[in-house]
Amino acid sequence: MELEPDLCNVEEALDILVGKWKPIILLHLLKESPLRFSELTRKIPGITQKMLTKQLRELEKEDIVHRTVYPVVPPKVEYSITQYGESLSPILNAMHEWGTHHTSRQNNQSL
Amino acid sequence: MELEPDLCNVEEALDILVGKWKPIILLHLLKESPLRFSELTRKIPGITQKMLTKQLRELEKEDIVHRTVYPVVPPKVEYSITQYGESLSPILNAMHEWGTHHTSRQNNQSL
DNA sequence: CAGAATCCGCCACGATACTG
DNA sequence: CAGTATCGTGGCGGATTCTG
Repeated sequence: MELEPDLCNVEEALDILVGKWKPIILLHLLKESPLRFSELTRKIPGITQKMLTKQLRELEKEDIVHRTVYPVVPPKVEYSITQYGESLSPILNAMHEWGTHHTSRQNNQSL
Repeated sequence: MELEPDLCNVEEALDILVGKWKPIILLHLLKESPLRFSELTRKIPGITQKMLTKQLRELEKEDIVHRTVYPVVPPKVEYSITQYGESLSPILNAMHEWGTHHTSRQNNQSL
């Protein structure tokens, strides 16, 4: 399959991955599913509940992530990656591999 | 190589690709290099010179794209993908492939 | 031809407080 | 525990004008 700029399906995938916390959320859920809201919060230092909720909602809307609510008290909500979501892993893998090889190369030589 | 969320080199790659016009610019330059500024403008409908310049400058800073200025009149500037930039093509390919298989699936069922 | 400069709206993201 | 609600901010991206 050739890279045809005019078709540019690339942006479709990019749109889903874009969001400050989406990649790391997906990495966690690809590694371990399901995870509770609180577990994700702990695994992702620096994220706020609002942001975690928002990003998860967007991923859920795209059917990348599935949300399961257990009607118990205290509340329990689990998030898991969907099959559709797993289809993103080649992309994440490609990016991870690229990042691994190139983190050493520190740019910003002209800041 | 495993996907280790904690390392998260994924974001490194993502940062470079993010920018409204960067993916399509890269796709064009990967397909055909070098290209003149005006050629890129024509190949990318809707882009303004300001945006094209800005995105190219950022890509240039990351050493993804090389800029060659010919001191002639009228001005002539050519942009080409660097070797480093070509290392991104597995990512673009993965995204393109994903997009190709999944563009049919129209989400937004609840808008 | 290949840009630089300016002005501006929007919204992604963050901090904080509150709740069933 | 797993969220909402509210407020505030930076900067991305767009439109337009000017220039060597």
